[in-house]
Amino acid sequence: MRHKSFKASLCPVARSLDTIGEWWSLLIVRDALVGIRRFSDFQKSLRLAKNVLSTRLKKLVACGIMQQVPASDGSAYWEYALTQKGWELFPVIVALGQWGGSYLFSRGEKRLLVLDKRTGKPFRVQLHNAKGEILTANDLELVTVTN
Amino acid sequence: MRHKSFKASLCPVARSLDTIGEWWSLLIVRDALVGIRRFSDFQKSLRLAKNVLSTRLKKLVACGIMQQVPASDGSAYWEYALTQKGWELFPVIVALGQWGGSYLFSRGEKRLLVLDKRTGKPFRVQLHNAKGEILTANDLELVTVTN
DNA sequence: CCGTATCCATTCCGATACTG
DNA sequence: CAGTATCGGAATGGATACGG
Repeated sequence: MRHKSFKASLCPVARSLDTIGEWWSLLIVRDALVGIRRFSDFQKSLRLAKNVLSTRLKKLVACGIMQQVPASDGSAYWEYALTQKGWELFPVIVALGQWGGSYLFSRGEKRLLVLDKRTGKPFRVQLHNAKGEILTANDLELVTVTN
Repeated sequence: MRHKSFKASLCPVARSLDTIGEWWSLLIVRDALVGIRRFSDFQKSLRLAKNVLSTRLKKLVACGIMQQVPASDGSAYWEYALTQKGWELFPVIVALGQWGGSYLFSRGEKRLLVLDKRTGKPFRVQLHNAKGEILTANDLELVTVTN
């Protein structure tokens, strides 16, 4: 057992990490978000071992984040596309990128950035309450609810 | 080497994961966000081995996400508090929780939820462009910039 | 109460060889 | 190109014992 499972945790954050917290998983999703679909392209982009990529893709498919679709070029292989559940990881990726971009790069270092296609400006991820007001971590309260 | 390091990656997401992608790290931050500060309280909440907690806290302190402060009860020990850098992981946590809450709980299951203290309603994390318009994953474009 | 040190089983990753 | 199979080394996480 690598670590205790969080599958039964009441905390959605813990369950999320249990599902996509493994090394590579979110990076595969990131690549998929920017259009990568083929096995070899993931491998080239991420430079991870093929067996590991294979395992991760299978797991992502199994938990409904990605799906296999017939290759668009007519070849006999699969392509891997995000499902709706996978696309909705976009805010997670952007939040991670925003934080990393702020704190993990030195001046003068190059970095990748995701931009709004139309305006050419960066995305920002922000927290809102139901009224659309922007909130900070000081405004939070923790409760238990039932679905 | 458990996996390749992303420390030198151009991608902020990869660097973020390199920093806080280990098991437990983000859950420790989550606990800290809701007010946990003491070693034993982290341990009780997370039920992880003490040596692992110790290692993680050290690493979080080393990379500037948490800081040790003298215990508020006058005892000889430390408490662990988030730095600004740590607080700014809040959107990451909320995004993960939002996704997990949407997709990883069955009907009737209890789950934890973070609410806006004043309104008692849930937070939401959303993506905006510079004009404040809400965006989706279809609007993205990838570029390289220099700090 | 707050950790550190040690030990062990697990498993995880990367490399490589191989198949269709 | 798209994987699968196998292997060895490394590192991790949990348990536990110990010490301040």
